[in-house]
Amino acid sequence: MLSKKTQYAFHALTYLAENKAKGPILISEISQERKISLKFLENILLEMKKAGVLGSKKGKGGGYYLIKEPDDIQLAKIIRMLDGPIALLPCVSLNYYEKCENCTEERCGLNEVMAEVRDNTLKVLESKTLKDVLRNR
Amino acid sequence: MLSKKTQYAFHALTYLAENKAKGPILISEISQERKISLKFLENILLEMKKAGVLGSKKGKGGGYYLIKEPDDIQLAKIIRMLDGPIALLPCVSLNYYEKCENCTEERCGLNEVMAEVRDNTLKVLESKTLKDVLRNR
DNA sequence: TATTAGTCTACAAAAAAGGTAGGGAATATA
DNA sequence: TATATTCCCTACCTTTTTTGTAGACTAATA
Repeated sequence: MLSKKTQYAFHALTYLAENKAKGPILISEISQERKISLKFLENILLEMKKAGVLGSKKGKGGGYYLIKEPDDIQLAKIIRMLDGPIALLPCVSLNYYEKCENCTEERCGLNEVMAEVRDNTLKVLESKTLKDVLRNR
Repeated sequence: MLSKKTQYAFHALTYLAENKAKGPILISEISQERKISLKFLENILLEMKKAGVLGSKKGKGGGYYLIKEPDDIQLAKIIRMLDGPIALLPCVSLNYYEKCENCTEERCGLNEVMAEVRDNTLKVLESKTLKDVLRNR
């Protein structure tokens, strides 16, 4: 399951995309509109800024804004940014690979199947973008 | 990611399948062979018994055994049994559906995409069975 | 009836998720 | 340059989930 963090991130991103015209958007506005705890949302937006998806501006008239076009932001990227691995096992993760403790990859028949699951998941999450989840598309 | 619990469950199930001929297998044997904490494994096996996947026998010569053929145990079933939902959002879960708090389904464009992810995942996990993850197949 | 082996309840430690506090730094504008 | 505004950063706290443990109990067998 996606964490609240990632779910909130999607809310924030769609809000930013839908209100792009208004320029930088206050954290507090997103927080109110999408009913997300202000301070928690601060962390999330900051994390996305550091990951290169958002830009920000301080002081009056400041706020957050998308730094890329919605159709240039893969859903997979958003999820990885906040939740980490998409794969079901560390040993089949492309971006967060780790050896499994209790098994060698040769012995573990699960490997192959889970890689297939991963590929099927990524087929969707890497082809779909923020644009695909907007209302007004 | 799959929890340790589910990962251990897979280890135990493959071990039981591969040693089917020996009759009931001791928890302690699985624990040693697959390097899983004994008491933790007890819980896991019990849970799978209650879910109707395993049978058990007490007393000398007792132990756990598969109650179905390996090719009759869907991977999806195993995961759901121990980890719960496979879907990425509660509102697209088939077996553990819940309304999302922060969005109505109509408004949430994520819904559609996540349902697609779910379907792609289930395509694999419901067609593959325990048999597919055995070494000696 | 002694031994073996699973069953059950409860607990506890560790990790992760979710959320909060408060001062600091940058920017705008008066 | 003073002040208000807004994001930035570090640290912390609380709750929930995960992972694992203890020990008594029940059932089967020899």
